[in-house]
Amino acid sequence: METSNYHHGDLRRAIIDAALEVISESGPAAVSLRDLARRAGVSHAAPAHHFGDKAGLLTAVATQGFGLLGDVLQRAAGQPEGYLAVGVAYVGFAVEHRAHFEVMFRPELYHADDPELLEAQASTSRILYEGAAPYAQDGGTQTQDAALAAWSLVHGFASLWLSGNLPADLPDDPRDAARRVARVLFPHTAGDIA
Amino acid sequence: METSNYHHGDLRRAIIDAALEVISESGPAAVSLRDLARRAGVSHAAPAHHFGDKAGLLTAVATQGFGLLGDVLQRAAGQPEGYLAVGVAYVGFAVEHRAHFEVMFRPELYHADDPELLEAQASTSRILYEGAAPYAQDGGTQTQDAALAAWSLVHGFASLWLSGNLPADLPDDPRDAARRVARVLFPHTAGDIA
DNA sequence: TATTTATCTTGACACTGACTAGATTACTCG
DNA sequence: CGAGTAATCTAGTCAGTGTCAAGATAAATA
Repeated sequence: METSNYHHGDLRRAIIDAALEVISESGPAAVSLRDLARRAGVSHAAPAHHFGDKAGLLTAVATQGFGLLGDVLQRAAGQPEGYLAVGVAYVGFAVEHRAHFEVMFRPELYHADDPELLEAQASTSRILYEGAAPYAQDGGTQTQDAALAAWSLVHGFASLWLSGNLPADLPDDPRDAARRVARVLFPHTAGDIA
Repeated sequence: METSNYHHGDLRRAIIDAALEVISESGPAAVSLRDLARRAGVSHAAPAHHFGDKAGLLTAVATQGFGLLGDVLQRAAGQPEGYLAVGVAYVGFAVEHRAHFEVMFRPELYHADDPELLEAQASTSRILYEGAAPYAQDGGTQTQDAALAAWSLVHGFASLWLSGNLPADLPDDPRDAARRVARVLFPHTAGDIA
């Protein structure tokens, strides 16, 4: 840290962390490779060596994000509340890892065909789909429709929350607000299924 | 059009239209005032005179978008399908006016405190809220929760559709896909209420 | 017609992402 | 241990960007 300045040691991680900080404060559009380099105390072209590209950096952010989201959802799936907990966790992730979330669903910002990213993406959406199965039989709705409805609902709620378009008289904790709204979709959910 | 080059005549509209074209193809991040000026056959600083700012241009786009969305939803609210039609129309708007939609819910891109914009915003969300009232009584859910659930669902579905995160085996027409998914939320909707 | 106003141009500045060539350090393998 | 290779970072450059200031031109007004 205080010895040679040439080899940073952990520049890749440092750049990603700095990027997350910038995105949290000002959105993905405010990310500048040169600024991140400055924050890490390296030359302006150093980040490009690790990510190739500005889009490459955001690809790394998105991949990390899908991995994190997968972990969060997996953990929630084992809770007594069942699928409702997954939905609430989805919103919780969006708010707590806002920077990741804001990049993940903006494919024009990164290299959407990156293999690592595709794998992380597929792995997390699998959790969404599998969890919805038990709730689909009643009412005659297809499993896929139920999963899509649930995903759409929590994704939309999270997006609207982050963009500040929701009314101000909601619960302070977005998880509580999300739980109330998600119950409209699955009113018969109290922990008795799954 | 072929006479004097100095006064364009309708530059403001020309710039907005060009911006919408660019956004449709490459997203809001790809918008460059200088490029828009080039497309309109005008000097590089001309757009700034009409919008003050790049954010000012996007403010105009967002305001126009909220106005359009309001019209679309208002029209749908009068249809026999009732609130379901409103939800489907919301998704239809997002797909047909993709450029507007992608700017509208990204407040960091524009001047979110612009009075005109705030008015258009409030006016359209009012339609969303009023339409939900008839569907809230049964099941004991609050009116607000029902409205938020519906809005979240269609907004999330539209966002996921636009970002290409939905499975490939859905109906080609996003309206049909949206209708199927929205029915999960209001299964007892066939045109008999409202 | 004279003057005021809106519109547009020109030129400049600091900033950005990307590319190149080169310097420095770490790693590997004899 | 030491030479050679690879990884990492620097320095310089280029075209392109948003924004600002000052001036030119045309339209509207009175």
